Amino acid sequence: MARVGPRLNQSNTLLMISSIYSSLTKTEKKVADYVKAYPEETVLATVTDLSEKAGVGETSVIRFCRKLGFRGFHEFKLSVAQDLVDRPPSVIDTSIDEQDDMMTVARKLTLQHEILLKNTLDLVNTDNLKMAVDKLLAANKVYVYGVGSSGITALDLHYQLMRLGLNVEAHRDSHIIAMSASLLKKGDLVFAISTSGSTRDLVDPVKEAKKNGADVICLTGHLRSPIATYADTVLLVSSREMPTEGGALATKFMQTYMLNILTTLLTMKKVDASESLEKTARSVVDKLY
Amino acid sequence: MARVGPRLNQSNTLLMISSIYSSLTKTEKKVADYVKAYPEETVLATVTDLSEKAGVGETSVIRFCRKLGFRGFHEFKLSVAQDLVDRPPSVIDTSIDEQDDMMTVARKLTLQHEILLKNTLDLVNTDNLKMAVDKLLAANKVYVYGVGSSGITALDLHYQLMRLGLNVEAHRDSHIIAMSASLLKKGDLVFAISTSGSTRDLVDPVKEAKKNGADVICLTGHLRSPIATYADTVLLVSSREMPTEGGALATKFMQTYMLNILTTLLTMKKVDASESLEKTARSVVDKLY
DNA sequence: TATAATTAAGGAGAAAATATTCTTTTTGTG
DNA sequence: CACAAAAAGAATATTTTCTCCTTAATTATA
Repeated sequence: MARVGPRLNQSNTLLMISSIYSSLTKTEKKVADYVKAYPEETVLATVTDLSEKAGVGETSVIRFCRKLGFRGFHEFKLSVAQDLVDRPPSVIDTSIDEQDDMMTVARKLTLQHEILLKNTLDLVNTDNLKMAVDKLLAANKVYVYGVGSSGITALDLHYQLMRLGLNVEAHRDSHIIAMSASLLKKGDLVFAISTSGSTRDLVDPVKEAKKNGADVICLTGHLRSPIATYADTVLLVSSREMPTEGGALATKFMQTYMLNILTTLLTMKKVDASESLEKTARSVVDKLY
Repeated sequence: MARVGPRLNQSNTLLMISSIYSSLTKTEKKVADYVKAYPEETVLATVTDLSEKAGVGETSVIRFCRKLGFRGFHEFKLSVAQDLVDRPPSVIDTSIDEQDDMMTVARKLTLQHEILLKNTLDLVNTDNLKMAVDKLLAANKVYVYGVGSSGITALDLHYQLMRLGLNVEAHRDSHIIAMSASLLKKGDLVFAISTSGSTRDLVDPVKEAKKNGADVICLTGHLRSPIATYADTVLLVSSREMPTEGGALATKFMQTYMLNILTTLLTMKKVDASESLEKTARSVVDKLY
């Protein structure tokens, strides 16, 4: 599995905990809960302290740290300590009320969206992003896969990459994805999009793709999901949902944002990008009034 | 002994070392020199490591930490780790440079996105938003139309509305859109998405739809475009592009944001919305690993 | 439903790291 | 040069982390 774990002094550990939360065991979740609730105390605690506070065995604490990608408890604590340096202002009230008028709702939503942007920025891992850009530019052909809501995002990415002049196709039908993956060969690149990271219709083809020698990038909200395990490069978006049920809403938004970053970097790196953009733009001009 | 030393997460340890440097003994200065020269290594070192690197005894390292006011080596390391966090330079300049490294690009893009959010919020017209919500809830059936990039947005909207239990279909093939529009009748609602607002493949069907008695909402970036002229309700997103050519990128992002606002309002207003959301969510659960 | 297989969790003790005590060395002073 | 005082380090004690292994729980399979 690609190393997506934290480097010291880079990504936001507390957020990372959220992103792998669902893949934690019951006991590990207890540890996660304590750490998220009392990060300051955590930094000064010993393994034994923390295990007592969280009501679990010491070993489980260590396992928890390892799962986050740290070598041990010590590195974990250092990283949490770094998180505590100018912490984001504890959110004002962005929770939406039944009685809020439309303008208030719109304002609160805007604030929630802003927070989402910041959170995802914290999760951006430069190494992985760079790897993704390089792979996209180097690939013979890019295959974008996604189903459901992520399938629509796949179309978006297809559209963007095509505009840049890359050789790309996108699929969102699970059967066709399976077939497509079975035909892949070395030099091909799969870009798999799955919020949960656990969608069978995507995980199986990704395995198949790997077996056939293709490279795999995945865009997901869960670091320790099956799909992230098989992928060579993982792009992570904040999976912390918006207060108002809006898991799906937030996800789409974050995916779009992440793809924008990716596309911008590609445009900067690709030599004839602007030429392609111009050509594709011109091609639809006479469809306008 | 009264504790006078630094608390974690407060002062700058490296600077403090300099400030007490003159009061250190010869051996302690060796430690100080090493720490100042290699803070990254220091953070990951053990007492023994550091004592060897600095060429002093272990005890001297401990004494050094105490002199700085820490309770021990451990606290000292935590504090140095916090010093190493590079506070993100608050970017004022959001224009992206060729030479910017990836993290800088990501930060600048985030800022640009934030500005976009604010701009669109300014454009939100409560009356139109309310009208759109009411019409969507009242319509017999909703027809979402869009081509090109906006066609993908149409799929997104379709997905969202379906989740809420509305009677909705989406089309992004210009012929099918034309045919669909020719069959509309009173009680039907067209939701036309077109960034430019001038796309023939959309403008003509919208005219046709109006003629057939259907209601029309449009989502566009241009208030004074043909499509906005024919529509009953106009939802406007900021069409001011991002500095870096990214018209298309910004547009998609803003559309997503606007649809999120719309969907949230719909969820609040529709009586059985949460029930529908639950049902649709459950329907895909067994597709997961 | 029983049984096997796998995964999760914790305890005991080994290994490693930190801290203390005490001895040795160095430095300064009359 | 002797002595005191401070500085530095070695040896050792203590604390903390981590590994290994056992037991419990869960899941899969017959």
